[in-house]
Amino acid sequence: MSTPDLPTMCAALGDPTRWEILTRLGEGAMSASALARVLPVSRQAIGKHLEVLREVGLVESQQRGREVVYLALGAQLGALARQLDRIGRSWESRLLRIKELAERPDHDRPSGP
Amino acid sequence: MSTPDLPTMCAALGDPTRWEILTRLGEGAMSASALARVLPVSRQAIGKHLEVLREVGLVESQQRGREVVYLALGAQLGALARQLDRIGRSWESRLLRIKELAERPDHDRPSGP
DNA sequence: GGTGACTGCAACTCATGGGTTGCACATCGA
DNA sequence: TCGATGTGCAACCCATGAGTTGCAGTCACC
Repeated sequence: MSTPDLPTMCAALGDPTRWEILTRLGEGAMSASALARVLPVSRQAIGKHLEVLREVGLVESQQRGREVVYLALGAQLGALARQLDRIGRSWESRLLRIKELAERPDHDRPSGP
Repeated sequence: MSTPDLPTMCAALGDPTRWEILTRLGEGAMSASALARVLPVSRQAIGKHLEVLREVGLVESQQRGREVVYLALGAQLGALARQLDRIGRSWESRLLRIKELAERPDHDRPSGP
């Protein structure tokens, strides 16, 4: 499947309705019709959202009898979390270096790392 | 400011141009004009993106001389990462429970290994 | 003091995406 | 077998957002 890139992944998570869907699917597998019964949008809209979520690996579909049920997968979310954490830390550490440099008492500038 | 909700935060991160901007600002503080010089979009477009990023706490602005420079903040990104990780883990653990339950052999359900 | 560079605001275009309705087809159950 | 339920596909509406151009106001610097 290969992990989708960060913007795509985040865009998939950038819609409130999709979070509603994900929250329900995190509690238990459901079909598109079942979701449409509890959410204030049509089954077709749900279907489109599920397709988006499936493309980025956040949900998985299973044929169960005549209906197709979906369930939320935590793996991709965990992978995304790790990426974001790594990036955030790098920004923070850079910020810290800048601050240290700025607060250094006086002259004494090292000519290079 | 208080942390914005998940969909809003993810939506802010759901645009490729904004990631371009964030990447640059992660390497060093820059002004909107400076960003517009290295990215293939106008300064005004950059400005809008920066406003979005500022609203969710991903960048910070500083008046530096006559220009306004922006820099990337890792704190919000880290907070988001922790939230996503927590949610992902809960989904995973639930999935594991379901699987265990399904594989339990003691019911008269001969679902083979 | 004039000139160039940076910022801020406003109006506008245009594509994308979220949502809808409608219909055709499959499948389960009484 | 027939009705009810679930899915798939297509066309369509429309609001939002990404991007643009244009102009006015400031500030630094020669």
